[in-house]
Amino acid sequence: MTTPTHQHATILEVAREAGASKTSVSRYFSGERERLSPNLQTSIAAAAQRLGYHPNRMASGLKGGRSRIIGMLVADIRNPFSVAVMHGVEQACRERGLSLMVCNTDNDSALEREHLALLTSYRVEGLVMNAVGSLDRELQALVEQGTPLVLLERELSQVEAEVVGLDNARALDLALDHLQARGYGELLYLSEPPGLASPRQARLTRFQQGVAARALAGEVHCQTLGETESLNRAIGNFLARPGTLPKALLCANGNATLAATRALHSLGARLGETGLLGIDELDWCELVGPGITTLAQPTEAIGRAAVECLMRRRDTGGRTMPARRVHFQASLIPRGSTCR
Amino acid sequence: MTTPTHQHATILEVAREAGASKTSVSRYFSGERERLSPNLQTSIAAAAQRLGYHPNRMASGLKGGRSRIIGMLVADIRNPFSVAVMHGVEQACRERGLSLMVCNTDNDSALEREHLALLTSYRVEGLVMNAVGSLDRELQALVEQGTPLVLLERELSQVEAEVVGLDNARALDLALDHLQARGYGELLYLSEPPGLASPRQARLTRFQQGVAARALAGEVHCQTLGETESLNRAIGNFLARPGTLPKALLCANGNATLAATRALHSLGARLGETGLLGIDELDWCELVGPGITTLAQPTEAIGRAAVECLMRRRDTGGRTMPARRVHFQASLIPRGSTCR
DNA sequence: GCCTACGATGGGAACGGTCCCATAAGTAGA
DNA sequence: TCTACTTATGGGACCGTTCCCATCGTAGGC
Repeated sequence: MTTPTHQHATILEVAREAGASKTSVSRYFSGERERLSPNLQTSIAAAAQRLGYHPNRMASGLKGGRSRIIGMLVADIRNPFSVAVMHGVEQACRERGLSLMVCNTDNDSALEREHLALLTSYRVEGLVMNAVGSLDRELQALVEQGTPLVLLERELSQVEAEVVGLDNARALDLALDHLQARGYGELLYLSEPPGLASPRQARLTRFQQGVAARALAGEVHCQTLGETESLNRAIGNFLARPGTLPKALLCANGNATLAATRALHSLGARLGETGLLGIDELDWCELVGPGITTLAQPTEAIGRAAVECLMRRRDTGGRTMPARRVHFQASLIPRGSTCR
Repeated sequence: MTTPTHQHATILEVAREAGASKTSVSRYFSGERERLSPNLQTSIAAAAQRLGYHPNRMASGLKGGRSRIIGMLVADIRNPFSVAVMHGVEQACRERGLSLMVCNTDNDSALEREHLALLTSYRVEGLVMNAVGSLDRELQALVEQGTPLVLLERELSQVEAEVVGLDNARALDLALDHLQARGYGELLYLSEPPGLASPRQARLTRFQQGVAARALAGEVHCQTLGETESLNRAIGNFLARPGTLPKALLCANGNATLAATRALHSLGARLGETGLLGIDELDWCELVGPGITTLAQPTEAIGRAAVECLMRRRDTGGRTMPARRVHFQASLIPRGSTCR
């Protein structure tokens, strides 16, 4: 019945309404307000108010070459850790007047490629991602075009970009020291398959080194976490094996902790008697049984740091800086699951 | 050292490289590929490949008036329920070749206004939101401008838009029937302050009606969930009160369930003996004590439905359709927390 | 064999901003 | 009083697309 009453007002209409030039209106809305006389300012403000004017970001992004958008490629949006980091990224963006465009790749490499192309097509001014697949070529092209890139956690050998993430070696040392101090002597490290994801690789490696250095017995079990039965079997075998020392599970991330807790639950194991320590703090860790000991990551800070890197790189103009790694320290939250 | 090798290629450069006109290249990239002769198609494809061309969405959004972006305003990005819905929205968008721009309002009404203006300035082709504050005026303006709007859960009386969400009345009936069948006779309903959020209001009202209809004893406690001590006190009082019938807590959403579980945990209450039923299913509900009984919402479906409404409304051109409400049914997942 | 129609292609004017440059008026210095 | 410089404002080209409107063959109908 009713058609849209009026379209969006343009800068020209505001200019006419205010009796000013479009240049002045443009200035008013792009942070050069103080260059205008007070009179002009008020009449522009009034005109814009009357017409319900909102600057068209598509247009300004086009001419100015600045979209004011930061892109973020998240491997798994349903992982609370990712969401927490994203929250930090978002806040940092907001403080700088940037918008965030988030794409979820669902750990799918094809989807990742697709979404990367999408973000590129919006000419994002920076990209934060935790890489899934092997997009080295595309990413390198992006970097060479001058788009700042920050990798969360997972690094890609081929691409020149900053990496922001946990100090995995120290984190694993912390975990192993704690388990050893609590008297656990046989450890099972549980992780998703490391594949190309470098933090998984880094943690795994350090686990193996650390176990050897401390003269502990350490095993590793990697699998896709969806397959419940095979996980139950693996953990069951580990627990059933004759051994003199107390046993503990060490989980490489939040998903692994969830899967391990479920498995222990269904096997009827008692937390504490069987040790459990997870990397990533989750809402519910304090609530399950005697509580689950975790290594908390400073998620918010990681997100903010990512944006800071982006901005620094943008301001120094592209590739002038060497790629760096920004490390954050995990903090141990001891609970009953590592207390016999 | 090295400056960006080359900027983004434009349609004109591709055209030159392919020996075609920019119109043809434009057609190639905007779904009119079949209008071009096979020869031209291959040479354009080759040229674009060589130059690493990606269409500039800013420019096409400008001229065509279609940004191909759907905006989403989420009240609390750290709520797993919101994330799950968002995942559904995202998938539905992707299937239709739309991008999603998500803004988190952190339950802050000022931030919500700000982000709404932002999304408007990108000329989003549709908006999905769960409203926090009272943006009725702004939203009404948006709708009149022809932007399709879908509200998640919370409805706004003043604005003509579809609402997608849970059938709250049925959900509460389901919960109350279950609690009654399990023998709980004194109930405490726990919620964040309803304020303007209509689903909170709807659930609360139905709780009160339902309790009366079933001749149960029902109390309501509303508070901001961050304040732990006052929550503990309220729940402690409820449990300490002399009474003949078993007592149970009914939590209005996932956040309330988390807060209640923490409170019960710190009060040393035994789940089951004290009943606990939460709306929203969470990863960890099966793991805490004997498991927490929940009402699961079909999150994915809700998200997809929101996008469907958006598209339907867009295709019928603005306001031609009356505002509707799309209801989804919750499903009960019985666990030990409602078993004495 | 001419006219029409249609399919394939290209030229060029928007779209709504930004930003370079020009202009005009005032102000200070000599 | 004249020049030099600053400040407040406006004109207009341009950003990379889309899309309307040619243009140009060529095939079919008469």
